[in-house]
Amino acid sequence: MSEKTTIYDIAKALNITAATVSRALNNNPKISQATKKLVLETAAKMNYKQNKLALALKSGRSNTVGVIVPYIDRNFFSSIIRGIEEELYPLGYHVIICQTHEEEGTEIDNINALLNAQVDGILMSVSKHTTQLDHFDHVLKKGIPLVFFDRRKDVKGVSTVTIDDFQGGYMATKHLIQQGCKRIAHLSGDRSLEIYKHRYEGYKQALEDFGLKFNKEYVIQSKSDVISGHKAIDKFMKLDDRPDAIFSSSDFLALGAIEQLKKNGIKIPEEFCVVGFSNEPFTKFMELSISSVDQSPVQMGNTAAKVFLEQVKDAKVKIEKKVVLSPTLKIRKSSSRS
Amino acid sequence: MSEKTTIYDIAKALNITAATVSRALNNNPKISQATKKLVLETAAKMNYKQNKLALALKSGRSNTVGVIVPYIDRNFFSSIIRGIEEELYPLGYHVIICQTHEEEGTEIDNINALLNAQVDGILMSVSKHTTQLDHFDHVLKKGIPLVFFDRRKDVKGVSTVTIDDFQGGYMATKHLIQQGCKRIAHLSGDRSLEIYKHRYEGYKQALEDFGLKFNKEYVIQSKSDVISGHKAIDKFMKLDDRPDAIFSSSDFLALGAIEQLKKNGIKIPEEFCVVGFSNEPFTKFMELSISSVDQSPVQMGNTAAKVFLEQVKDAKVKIEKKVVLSPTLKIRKSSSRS
DNA sequence: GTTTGATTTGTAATCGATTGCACGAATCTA
DNA sequence: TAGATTCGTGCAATCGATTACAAATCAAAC
Repeated sequence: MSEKTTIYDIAKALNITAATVSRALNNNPKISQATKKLVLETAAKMNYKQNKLALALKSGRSNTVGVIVPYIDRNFFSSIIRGIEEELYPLGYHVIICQTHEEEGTEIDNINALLNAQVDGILMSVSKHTTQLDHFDHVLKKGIPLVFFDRRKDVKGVSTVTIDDFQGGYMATKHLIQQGCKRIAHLSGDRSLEIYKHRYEGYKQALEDFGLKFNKEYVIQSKSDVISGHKAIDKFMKLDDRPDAIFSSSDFLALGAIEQLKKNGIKIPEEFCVVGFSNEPFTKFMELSISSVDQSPVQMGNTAAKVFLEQVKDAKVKIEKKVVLSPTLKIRKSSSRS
Repeated sequence: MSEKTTIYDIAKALNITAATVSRALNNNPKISQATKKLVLETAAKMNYKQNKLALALKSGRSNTVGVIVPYIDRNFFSSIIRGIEEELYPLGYHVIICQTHEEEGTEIDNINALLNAQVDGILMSVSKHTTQLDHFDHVLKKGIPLVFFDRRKDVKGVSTVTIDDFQGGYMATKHLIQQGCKRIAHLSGDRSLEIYKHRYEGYKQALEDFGLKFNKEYVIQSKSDVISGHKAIDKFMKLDDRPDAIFSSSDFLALGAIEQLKKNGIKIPEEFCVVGFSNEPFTKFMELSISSVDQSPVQMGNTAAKVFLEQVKDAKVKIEKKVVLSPTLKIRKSSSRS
């Protein structure tokens, strides 16, 4: 049933050598037109398909890249993967997917598995709980390009594609200020992660630049889910000087905040403005649509793929590229007073 | 720099044969404990990593499966992939992702590319515009398991994992009837696709079972996006006998419908109930949350993976398995009158 | 001291494709 | 027509691992 045709089968059929068949198929100039034509025809007739595994073993290149993300069903990450896939597929690359579930151990496993699978490169978003860096060095030591996207670590020799989280935080905060908000709070994620730290710093900088004073009580660090958004508002409500706006580093926190604000009878955006981060699909579908900072994940995927391609092209020149994409602020109802 | 260690390197270091090394690493009982220990230690010392490519070429099994979906950044599909990945990864399989963009040509390309890559199986959701079936036969002829999930075609030898779309349509419609709705409309996708046809049929059956008469004017077939939802409502508004509920075969259509209903000043769910399909993440985040039929995509992925595993296990027994999962109705505000 | 038998290791083919080198034939030069 | 080129193919090694079969080693038994 599994009638795999190899070049040897073709060779036998034509009473020539596999070497000749191989050369003919690869359009080697040393082969006569006659045999070339013959080989191509017989190959088609016998339904020959090149065995990429054999090729990969011989050439040392598998034409496969590994992509590691925390969860692939998170829109942000699946969009990045889409971007990567679309950039690499036309060049004959395949994309292998791995999930870390935000666990360092799994991340290390994934990397080892991908190395065993002889991938030509690894593109990844570092897990939240990763502290070691040894496994990254293993990759580099084997001469395999490594590209971080979104979540990065400082590792020499690794190219990164990130968005300017500082700018994102700054833009969002500035926008809130321009809407007339005076007491702008910030819901932050774990700031041991660079992305959250930078968003926070952008927020602070905007406050400073526009003469608003920073209030420690206005900053809450929590998980990025709806419930934490509720809790954050509950805390804010207890303050004497309540905030009148939130820049949230997560759309889910923003959503939770909005729900709880409504429960408290607070009118959005009239009395309170909210801006989220990530531009999750749901933010634009809400009746009270949520302003959010878009990270253009597909483009990030494209870029990560391109960076990888540059690295394989000039394998000798070890370039360590740092691409920083600019975020876009999507202004929606939750922060539109005009 | 790329200091790849092979079993030959280990063999040389220990002055033995690669065959012995191989056996030792595979814990072959014919190897003495002494050499086993020696080999394992040296392997660890030399940082040996098995080359899966060589293994794959030799064994004919790549421990890789291909997954083909229309778009990976659609929540439904990325969730399925998550389910597949999580089931197969612990068994040492890798998942290669391909997107068809709903185009038949791309689908064929993908399949060929995956066959060339010597995948051990292909799990896929058929593209909307696929009419030919030849490329599926190619896969089967090579003896490679093929599993359809969600979108299927009638191909002998292919196992399928689907949800009971009929039941989904039936449940949703029945629920609307029980909420007291009398004139239930249906927004449908292209019914040349089985899934939409079955949802439609479930809808009709429920009407019949509960003594409501089917009204052709209440059924609109369109694309699955928000705008089409608007248009559908515009049409319904022109009817003398307007519907008082919608079962939509898409959440996006449902959302569009709700938006337009509100624009017409119609109160949901008091005057009009809506149920969507797919349980897209946004449906539960809306302030007016949307009832929807959940397809449990992760479980669908798990199941598809398991079906594949059964097929590889009993390669000789060609079982054509048809698994039909039951959908769940998520009742939310858009249809909760009680 | 040989035979027997078990135990351990080596030899060499194999998976499918590529490629440097060599060889034979055809063509050309003088 | 001998000698030099060119052209087209074949030979055989290689990528890294597995494995049937053969061979070597050693110990115990007679």
